[in-house]
Amino acid sequence: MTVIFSKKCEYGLQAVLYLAAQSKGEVVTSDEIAKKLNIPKEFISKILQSLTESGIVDSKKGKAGGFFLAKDPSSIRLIDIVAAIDGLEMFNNCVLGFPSCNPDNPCPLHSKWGELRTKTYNMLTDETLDKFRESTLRKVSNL
Amino acid sequence: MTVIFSKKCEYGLQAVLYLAAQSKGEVVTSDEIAKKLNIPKEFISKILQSLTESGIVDSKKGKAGGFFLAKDPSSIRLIDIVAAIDGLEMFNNCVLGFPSCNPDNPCPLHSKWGELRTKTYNMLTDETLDKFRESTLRKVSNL
DNA sequence: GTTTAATCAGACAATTTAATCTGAATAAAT
DNA sequence: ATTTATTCAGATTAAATTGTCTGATTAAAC
Repeated sequence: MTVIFSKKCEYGLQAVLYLAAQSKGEVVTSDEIAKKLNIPKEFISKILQSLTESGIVDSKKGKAGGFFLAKDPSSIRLIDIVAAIDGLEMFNNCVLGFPSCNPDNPCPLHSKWGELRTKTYNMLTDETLDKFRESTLRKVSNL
Repeated sequence: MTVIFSKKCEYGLQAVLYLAAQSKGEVVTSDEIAKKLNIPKEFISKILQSLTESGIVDSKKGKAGGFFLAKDPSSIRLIDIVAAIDGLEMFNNCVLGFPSCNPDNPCPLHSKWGELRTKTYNMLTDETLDKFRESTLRKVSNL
């Protein structure tokens, strides 16, 4: 089991962080990302393609092609990547799996989990990619 | 996607909360649990069997048999059920999926997620089943 | 003892998620 | 133009999770 994101989303987040850590205008191949981050090549390729459709990354085809961020790192939030890959249902659904869990008909964990969920959401919303450049570089160089 | 637990774990938590909400000594069939909680009968049956092996619930075989808690509700914590079904890896693994993420080699979210993870863990550790009887009964009667 | 209603055990099927394969399209370099 | 290195598209496979089926075992009730 993963922690809270699907494997696809974990890989997507890693890859986007990697792109954000490059110097501006740099184009990176899916092959390089796959090798640096130990992600199956075709898998990360697919994920980056879908993030291209979502407008988060952009791509250059043909020789010397590759991927790069579609916008400035300071205007991409972690939640944008999560929303594009896993969707935001995890922030609406009941942690115990009860249908229609809401303040009027709460599950036993509703309010306690609600707080943590909000904090998690805020963490992913507050942080934009530009904040992660150094920490990403440091992490990637130690994989 | 589920929120943080597998479907199996969600069902297991629901079922154990349901058992805890019964009056002491009451035996409940997997059939009743399946109907009340809208869980596939054979699936919840399997889950309860595994929780029996884990020593969280106990069972009575044969006619008039069924399931009941193996210990006093006040000595069963939510984390015990999670540990028995999903395991505790989600509290050790990196939220971004990086291998060997630790304070000496942290991922960009390491400390921020660490706080939330600890709070989540504490929530599941602090709460014992006896605290949930009324809220469970209320929820189950509104499904 | 026979019937009945339950857990239990293990195989099986379906669905979802993760990963791979094949080849077409694209564009730079020669 | 040809070669080369890339994204892109779609099919396919593999693995994990979720859900179902069949029948054995158990024990209460008759």
